[in-house]
Amino acid sequence: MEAAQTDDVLYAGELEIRPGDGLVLAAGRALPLSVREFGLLVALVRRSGRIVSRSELYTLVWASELRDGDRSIDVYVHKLRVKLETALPAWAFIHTHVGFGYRFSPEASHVFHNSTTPR
Amino acid sequence: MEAAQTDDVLYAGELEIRPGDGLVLAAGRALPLSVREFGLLVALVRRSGRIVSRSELYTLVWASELRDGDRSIDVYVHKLRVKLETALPAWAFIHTHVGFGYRFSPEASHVFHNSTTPR
DNA sequence: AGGGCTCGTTCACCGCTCGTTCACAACCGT
DNA sequence: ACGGTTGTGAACGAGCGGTGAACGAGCCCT
Repeated sequence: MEAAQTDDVLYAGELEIRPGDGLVLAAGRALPLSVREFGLLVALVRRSGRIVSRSELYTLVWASELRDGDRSIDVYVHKLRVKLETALPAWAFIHTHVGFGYRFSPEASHVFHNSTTPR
Repeated sequence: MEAAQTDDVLYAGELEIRPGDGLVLAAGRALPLSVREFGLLVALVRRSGRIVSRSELYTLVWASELRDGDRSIDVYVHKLRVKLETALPAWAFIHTHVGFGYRFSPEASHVFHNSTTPR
């Protein structure tokens, strides 16, 4: 993997990531991630703003060739999204580019549900 | 295709295009394009200012011979125009040259709608 | 050792996007 | 006005990506 990039700290909106420590803070609170989730997040954040192909992500995080038909990346992007969305509902971080890959970029999510008041 | 021209960056007015990443920024914001749309845009921009025939565009983007009666190019030019116009209403990028093909060139569009006030 | 976790992987299902084609309207040059 | 060219909306099938669930391997605890 690539986490061995010493102990810099990455910031992205309300997120703070410490690759060296395997630690993610969301708005100051620790966000528990599994090894794969963490690796994927770091890989994406290190390439913020750019589109990263599944194949590249797999190489970076899984350290091997993406076999075709393998959906691991999709599944883990989903898991990451759920956790990030739970921690920071007002932000969208991981964006899909159909046919290309995923792009990390903190953007305000278009949420204006009053749904929490179902009458 | 030709996108494999490494990681140069193309600029055209408010547009920034990264052929290597499959990414287009319109006034700084990511503009999501399909694979075909993206390929077509890159091909046109790489030939900015010149008229490009449908046949040449097809060869560049679809990597095969344009069969006659095939309207794919027209359809995709339209899709591209819609997306570009939505993102940057003040600019016209793709110009038709009847009988010859299309020409890419960022030009101010003549827009002066007050339409948003339908009374 | 056994039971209850979490984790990573895989599968199945399904909605949605993409690329292609068609039909018709609008437009162009002559 | 005419024939050819281009614009545009819609329909279609194929494939991509989102998502819930099942499964087995490793862990920790007692």
